[in-house]
Amino acid sequence: MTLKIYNSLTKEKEEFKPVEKNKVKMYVCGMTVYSDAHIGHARTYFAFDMIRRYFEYKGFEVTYVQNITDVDDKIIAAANKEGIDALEYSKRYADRCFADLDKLGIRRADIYPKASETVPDMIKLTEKIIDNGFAYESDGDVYFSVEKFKDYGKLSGQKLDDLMAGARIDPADKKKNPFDFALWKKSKPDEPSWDSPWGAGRPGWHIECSAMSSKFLGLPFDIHGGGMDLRFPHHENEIAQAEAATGKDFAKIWIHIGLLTVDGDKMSKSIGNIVNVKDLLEKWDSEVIRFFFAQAHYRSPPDFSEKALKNAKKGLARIHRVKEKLVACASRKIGEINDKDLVPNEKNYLKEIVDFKTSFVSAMDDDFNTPQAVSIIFDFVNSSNRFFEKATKLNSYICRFALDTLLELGSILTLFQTSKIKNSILDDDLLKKVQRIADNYEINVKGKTMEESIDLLLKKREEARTKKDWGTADGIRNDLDKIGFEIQDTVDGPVWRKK
RNA sequence: GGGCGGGUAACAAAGUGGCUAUGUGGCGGACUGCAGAUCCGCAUACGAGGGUUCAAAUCCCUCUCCGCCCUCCA
Repeated sequence: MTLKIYNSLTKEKEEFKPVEKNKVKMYVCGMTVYSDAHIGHARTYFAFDMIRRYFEYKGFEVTYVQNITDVDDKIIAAANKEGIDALEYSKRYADRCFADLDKLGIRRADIYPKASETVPDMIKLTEKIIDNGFAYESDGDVYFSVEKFKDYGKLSGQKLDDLMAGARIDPADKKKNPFDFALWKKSKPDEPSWDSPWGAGRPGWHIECSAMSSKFLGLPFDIHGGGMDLRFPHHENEIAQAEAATGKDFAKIWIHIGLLTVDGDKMSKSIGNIVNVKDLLEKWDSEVIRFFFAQAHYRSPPDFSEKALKNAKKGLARIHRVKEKLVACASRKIGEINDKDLVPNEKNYLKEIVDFKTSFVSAMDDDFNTPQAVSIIFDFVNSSNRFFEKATKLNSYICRFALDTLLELGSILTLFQTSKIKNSILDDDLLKKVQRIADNYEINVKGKTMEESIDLLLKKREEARTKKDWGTADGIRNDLDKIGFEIQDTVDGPVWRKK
């Protein structure tokens, strides 16, 4: 089983061959921290988290570097407006963004270099580029000369001549070619600045990624990624800088994530449709959001909408119901059994589980095809339900095996993560609601836990049902449903789950 | 103008030469006091036109429509 990845550089799916055996070195362009994390950030970083997890699943040792752009025009402008230091301002938003992404259940990268702390490396890299004849100084600025780098455009497929034809760039006085870009910018008043061989100033945006990736990963490294929007000019420029400075190949594989739209529109400040992660988490469980992401391929542009999340939530509930059935069945104590003791239903189910795992892995091996992988999870769900439907007795060994497989595959898609941050305020609130319902039905639940209280309510409901008191029975069910508990009557009696 | 990627059933979204994708929704049936869950069955597809092939949603050509990038952007 070999892993194939679509490489934006070659525009082909390629078999993954690590630079260093059993290791994966990946660099992903991170956030410019001047406002809260939005759903687009979440989508991109979810995709790379999933990619990293899958590499780990395949047994690779992954080093994942993601930069933090904490010095930039927008940050400086916003900080000046508030009258505070730019770095203080960006620190604040970096903390907020990471807190939001943490809550979303996206694992952090291994290293988060900050632009402001990597300036000496950027200066060194810029000097090398000048020494190698690919850049020039112009009145305190330093520009990269795109004409000198013959491979310029190899990532985006753009030719310099074609770019010229469609150019809508003002002929910049300091540049030799309008597509030359700044490696170093002369400082202006009220800006953070650093000393350099070209006087006080600050680095250009593109140079930070070239400097940080080569500093922490070495050249060449395996994977460089980011949003689709960064392909040109940002990534094109990164390649030019790194290769001009070192003469080595930069990144082997380029991965670009399709940009998310909101209700069919591009997400932008001008439309005013930016969806913040923080706001989203008030209404939706993080797992629902992640599952929504997993249902679209990373290279496709998913369309975010309430409807799409509702859809994801319903599908996810199906998966959880099966998981809970398996947990219940697996926890029954039954000894080991011999293969010959299995009935056809059980044998068939075991075989299907093994097949699902194989299909799941080959879906993921094919350029991280999570939508297909999700469909296999649903095949698993359907098969499990059929198994339970036909089973005359339940075998805990089989359920354990099925459960382990489901948890293993699910974890690759970030499913079934137990929330580390227990929300005690919400839990207390829910217990009070349950207690209030119990009071209405004259059940004393003083000092009882939520689970015990619900069980008592369901016991009361069963009593009502035997008396054919449908009013009380349906009342209890509806009241619990309203506060978020799903009640189902089964042959084994009533069961409940949190929706 | 140049570059990149698309158009699949009601919606979302995989597949990419022959085999039911999948989810949500719809219809019918089973189960149930009812509901829900679950199972069984059904319907609705591959933008248009040509071509290659025994066979095309899938390969080739032409056309058409849409999105994104070329300015900061995940």
